Amino acid sequence: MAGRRLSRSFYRRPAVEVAPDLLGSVLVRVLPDGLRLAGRIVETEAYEPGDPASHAFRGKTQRNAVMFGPPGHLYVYFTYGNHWMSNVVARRVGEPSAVLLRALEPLEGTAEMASFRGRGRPMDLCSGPGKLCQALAIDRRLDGADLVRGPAVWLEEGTPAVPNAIATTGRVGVSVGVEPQWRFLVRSDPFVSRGRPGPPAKVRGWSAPKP
DNA sequence: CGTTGGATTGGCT
DNA sequence: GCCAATCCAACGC
Repeated sequence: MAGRRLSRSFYRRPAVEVAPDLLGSVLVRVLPDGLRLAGRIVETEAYEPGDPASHAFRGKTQRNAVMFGPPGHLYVYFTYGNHWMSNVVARRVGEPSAVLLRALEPLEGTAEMASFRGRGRPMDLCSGPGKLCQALAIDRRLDGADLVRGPAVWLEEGTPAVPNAIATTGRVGVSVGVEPQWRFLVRSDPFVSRGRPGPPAKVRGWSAPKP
């Protein structure tokens, strides 16, 4: 069953709404030779306008320019000397906002993913933002790719996570903007990333029981 | 033009 | 659990 692509209007919302709604949808990558790779999104993070943890916080640069453009495009950047990261642009032109794709459950093309990753255990293929880019051959060439109309990468409707299966935590690896609970993950999913040390995930829509 | 540090990972203790 | 690797964009001089 070929899923429907997510529409432009899906992305034209605050990243904090797009990020949890992406859980359960499917990232599809088609290589130049036609090979199809796919995975179900199980972990995301939101970055919003005015957010000190966002690459766009200090204004537009060559690197982050895609974040300032129209929604539904892929923002790909390089960090830590080795790793590409992929994000989905949200909101509107001039409102820099994005959702970092942090982990996938591999669905299609797992043998090729293992080859690109240099390791084969399913949980090691896409369980981190750098890992999933390596597994799906995402790099600078896909920076700015149109997820609604482009041929190489897009998102399809999947089975959305039910609300009380979504947990939230602070974002991983950021030194500012640590307060907001803008990391969203499917609770107890084995394919999520290593994550951050510290307070445990909260279940969305539930409050901790009083001691 | 030199410096700084990063939306991480993999390997080792 | 802890830490080094590794390169480049951003920024200051």
